[in-house]
Amino acid sequence: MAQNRPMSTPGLRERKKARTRQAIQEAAYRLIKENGYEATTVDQIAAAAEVSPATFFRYFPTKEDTIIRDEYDPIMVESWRKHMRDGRSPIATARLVVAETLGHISPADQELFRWRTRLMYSVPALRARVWDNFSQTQTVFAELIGEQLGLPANDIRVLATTGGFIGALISVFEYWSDRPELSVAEVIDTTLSVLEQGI
Amino acid sequence: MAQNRPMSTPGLRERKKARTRQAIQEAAYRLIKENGYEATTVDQIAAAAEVSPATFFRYFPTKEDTIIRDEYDPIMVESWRKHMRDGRSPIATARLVVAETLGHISPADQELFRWRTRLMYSVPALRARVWDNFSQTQTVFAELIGEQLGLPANDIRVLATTGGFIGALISVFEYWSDRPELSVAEVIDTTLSVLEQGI
DNA sequence: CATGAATTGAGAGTAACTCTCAAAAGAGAG
DNA sequence: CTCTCTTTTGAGAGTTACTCTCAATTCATG
Repeated sequence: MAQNRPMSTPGLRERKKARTRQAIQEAAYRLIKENGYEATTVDQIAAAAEVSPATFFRYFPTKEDTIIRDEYDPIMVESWRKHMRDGRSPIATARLVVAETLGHISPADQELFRWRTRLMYSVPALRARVWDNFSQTQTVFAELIGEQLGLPANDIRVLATTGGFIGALISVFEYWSDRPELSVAEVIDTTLSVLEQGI
Repeated sequence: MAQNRPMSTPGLRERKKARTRQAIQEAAYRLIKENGYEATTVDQIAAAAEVSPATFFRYFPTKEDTIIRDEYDPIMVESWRKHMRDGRSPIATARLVVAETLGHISPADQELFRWRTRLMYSVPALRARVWDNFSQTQTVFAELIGEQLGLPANDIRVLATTGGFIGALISVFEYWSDRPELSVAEVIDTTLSVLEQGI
């Protein structure tokens, strides 16, 4: 029973795991930046992070996950959950969530985020996972939109709406990833306006 | 110069290629129906079709393509191109295209189509390719919608709109694939109505 | 039928995973 | 501190999708 331990010191074992994970993550970023995604092998990443290939897969289920995974998604979902019953429209809620989360990321992290996003759209293996990645948040959207329309979350009209939402976001993120002069907030703002007034 | 030959008899070589392709396709369908997608190996399919594994890959770039590829997409694109300047709204054009193409497929082919679609949404490797598959038609959508809005096809508002379109279709096809009592036309119809009145 | 071009099979190679098992290392009890 | 119990790790073998090369076969054509 190792449950009763202060949050501040998660124990040596946990700290080591966190360090290993980060070592792998950073090795992946570095090698992929240097040599490209496809030219970088899992074995190389593992070697650079000083773990065995087997251990790599204990931390990242696939090579793709080193690029695809980020900390923003769960934060945005949480923010959405927090605000979805404030009485705002879905569009207004979305605006708020983006401002609250993607709004204040440090410039360095923004750069990293853009690089990762560009990779995601340009490397076939990563591009393949874009829909799945975005659509994991579909359920949360569906809840709110279903409520507002007075329909169950798996009603076809709700699905069409949330699917449309997500599709628009995917397209527009690709647009953003190739245009350094644009901020995420700007792009999402435009998108939401378009969706607001109908297709 | 083997170009000058009547359309009716494409030469032995071409006929043989067509037969080989179909043999592989059918072997793939059969084995995957029997044992499931992941449990079926390319080697098994090749053996069943009586070709070498190398030849399999000469006809299908990946195992996924045996399920994902179909003849409807290019037909729909062609139909879209034919009707897009008839003066109809994008929604009306879409309705027409669906009616004209997916409308009259034989019952047997409809069943096959539904089975393939269900597979595409349930097998991760196939699901991963759904967005890419649908979004190949995004460019054709974008042309018409850009024209109607008086915007270039790569304007962000056009992208948001077409992306929304495609996302809605993806979501709604999954819904359809699990409900044998619904026809494609019905489902698309509902979807288009939703999109028409805005999100 | 002879010659050139396309198609095929065989075989070796690569890279992303998966599984198993034994060694190593932290956690907790006494 | 030491003895267990549990978790984490590395090593190694195995599977599968896919790629490349090369020589043999097969069709097309003059």
